Amino acid sequence: MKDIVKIYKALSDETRLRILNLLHDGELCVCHIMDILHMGQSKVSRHLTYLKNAGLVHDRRKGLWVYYSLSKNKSYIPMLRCLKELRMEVRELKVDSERLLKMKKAAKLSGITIDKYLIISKIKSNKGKARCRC
Amino acid sequence: MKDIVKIYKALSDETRLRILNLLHDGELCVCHIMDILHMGQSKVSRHLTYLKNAGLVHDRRKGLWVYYSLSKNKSYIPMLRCLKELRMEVRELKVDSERLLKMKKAAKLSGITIDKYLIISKIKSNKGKARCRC
DNA sequence: TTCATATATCTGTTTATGCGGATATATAGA
DNA sequence: TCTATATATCCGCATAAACAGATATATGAA
Repeated sequence: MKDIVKIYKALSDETRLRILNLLHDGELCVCHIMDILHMGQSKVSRHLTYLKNAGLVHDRRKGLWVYYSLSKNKSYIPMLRCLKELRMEVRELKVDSERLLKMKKAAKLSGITIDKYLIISKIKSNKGKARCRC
Repeated sequence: MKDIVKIYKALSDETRLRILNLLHDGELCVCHIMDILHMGQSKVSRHLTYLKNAGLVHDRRKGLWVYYSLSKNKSYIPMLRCLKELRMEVRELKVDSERLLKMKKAAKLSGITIDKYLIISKIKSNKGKARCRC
């Protein structure tokens, strides 16, 4: 029961619902999420930690970046499936998904990964330096 | 989105999950719930109000008693269906459901409604006076 | 080793929420 | 009307959790 409540608590926050919605389409690193949701690093990281503690997501470090993906543990599937059904009904989630899709398409068009695409965008907008370590 | 978060917030509390679980089997009045869950009146009423504000339950007054039932609004069905799937997995919910079923069966065996059964139980245990106003 | 970057965690503040006990309200019987 | 009962709400307190900004940690390049 404690676990169930923990899962519902994890789902009862707008930021976390938006993050989970993005992760339904595959793993993402923290900076992707920050970029798509226009949120600060501290906020995104905090909520990802919350989701990890609830067992809903899994993380994997690769160099400097940490990638998050939905946990495969089947006991959470009912709740996550419910969430997926919401995407088409909830405008905010739809908008986020579309923004992610657009980014993925643009990357594909340039023949690069979404990771590289993000780095290039950052360099262009001067948010990052020219040194790439990914 | 606000509404969705509100619903998940409503689901992220043990007491409220237990109440919703009972209501899956039909409407109940506040005192039934207090009796089955062994909880105080203030607590049960507070959580029912919370559920009502989230739109998950509906109330109907009949005399002194107020009956609560699951809201029929179909937009909540996905989440409530998820919850129903949990009953068989979560021991606490299973126990509650069985206690309710036992009470219903005992009432039926005596050829009375569960409402009357509850009143008689109270009188027997001296928790109520002999005056019945229901 | 030193520095820059990505991420995680800490800090102080604010808000939400849980609780039990007390009180208020609504209804029905005497 | 007065009283008892069922329910709702209020009160004070304790804990959880959200936030932004600051700081700490981990990693990779120079």
